[in-house]
Amino acid sequence: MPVQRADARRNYARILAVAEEEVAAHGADASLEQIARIAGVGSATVRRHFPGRQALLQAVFSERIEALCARAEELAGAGDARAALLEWLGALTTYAASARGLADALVQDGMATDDPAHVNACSARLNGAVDPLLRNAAQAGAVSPDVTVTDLVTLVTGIALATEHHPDPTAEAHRLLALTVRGISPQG
Amino acid sequence: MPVQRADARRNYARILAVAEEEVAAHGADASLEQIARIAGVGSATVRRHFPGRQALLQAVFSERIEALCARAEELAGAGDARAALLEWLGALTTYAASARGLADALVQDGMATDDPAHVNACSARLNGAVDPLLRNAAQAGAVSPDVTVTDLVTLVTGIALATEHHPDPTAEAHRLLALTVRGISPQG
DNA sequence: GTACGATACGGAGGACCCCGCCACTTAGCA
DNA sequence: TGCTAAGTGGCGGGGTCCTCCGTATCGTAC
Repeated sequence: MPVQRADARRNYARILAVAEEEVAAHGADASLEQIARIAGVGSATVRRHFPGRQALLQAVFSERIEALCARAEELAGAGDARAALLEWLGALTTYAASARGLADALVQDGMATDDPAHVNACSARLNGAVDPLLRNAAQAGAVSPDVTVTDLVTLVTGIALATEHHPDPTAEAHRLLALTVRGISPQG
Repeated sequence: MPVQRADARRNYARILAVAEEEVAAHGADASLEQIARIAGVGSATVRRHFPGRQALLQAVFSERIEALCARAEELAGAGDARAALLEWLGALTTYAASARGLADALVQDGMATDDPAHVNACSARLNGAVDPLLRNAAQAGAVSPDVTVTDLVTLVTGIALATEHHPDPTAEAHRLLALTVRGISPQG
């Protein structure tokens, strides 16, 4: 396969741009037909570039994921390992709660599976970037060593999903994150 | 409005029975048409008895909810307030993780909203039954006083949603519940 | 500059779903 | 036994997802 044809690349970009707006407006279950209509392409073309809604969401949110990875790498060098981790978790929560659909995208995506073969690029990228941050925190004794990046992402994702219908999802999500960080009932 | 007619009650029961199986098999987004077909009634009849998927899910899970309420009341008299609360949370997690769709039913349902007018019978019932348990635990100093039943249900619900696609959802959900109970990073 | 082959496109059509409408059946009372 | 209103179910409309296939277009080789 040489390269993509020029018109194909153009359409890809158009679809992606429209998809971003649509997903932002209507969440993860935005209509693919609608996206095709707005982008001025046939519905088959959307499907050709993004086989399944999953692939589309992944593409839409890859930038945000990238931003989160960058933030993680930036924070990995910070002095206070615990504070750094918490700050990153806060950032993740903000993203997951505000960007309707990001949480779904992460969940359905092997984020919650152990099977390494099914972990897609998105999750793998996150894991790689955040792991140092987490290890630092573990070494500092701030978190248990058996906590994984996937655990954290799954928890935040769950919080985002469960607060989606709240009047103020972001605030509520952060409240529950704080509760999760300090523990419902720590002693024991 | 005297009472329901006998045939109507029969159909109600049939539909509910079928719905339980279908939801168990296909999750919260089981097809209402399919349920109607299996139950041998028209799709309009399903919608007449249960206006919207929400109502159906609520009815389907009301028994489970009731069981959870009973368990809560039973545990409220137990000696160790903290252990009682944790046990109940475990039971809730098991239900939410195993019964595909229960989590969705709870979430979409005002469980995550503050508006008291929109809190339906299901959530209200849970709140009422579990609150004593939580107060006991709070008085024993096991949980912060500002934690609400809704908070707990929302967290567990979120965990269930986020682990839905895991190979072993129940086990994973309990793992993450344990993590949430003791806190990701308690000190600080 | 043209002609050709692979690549990409988009519309048509099938399957499914949710929803509202309305003529018809039937249960329950008098 | 007959009447009436509650209850039913099928039909059509609008929507989505998905696949297939004839066709337009790009990129290239000549």
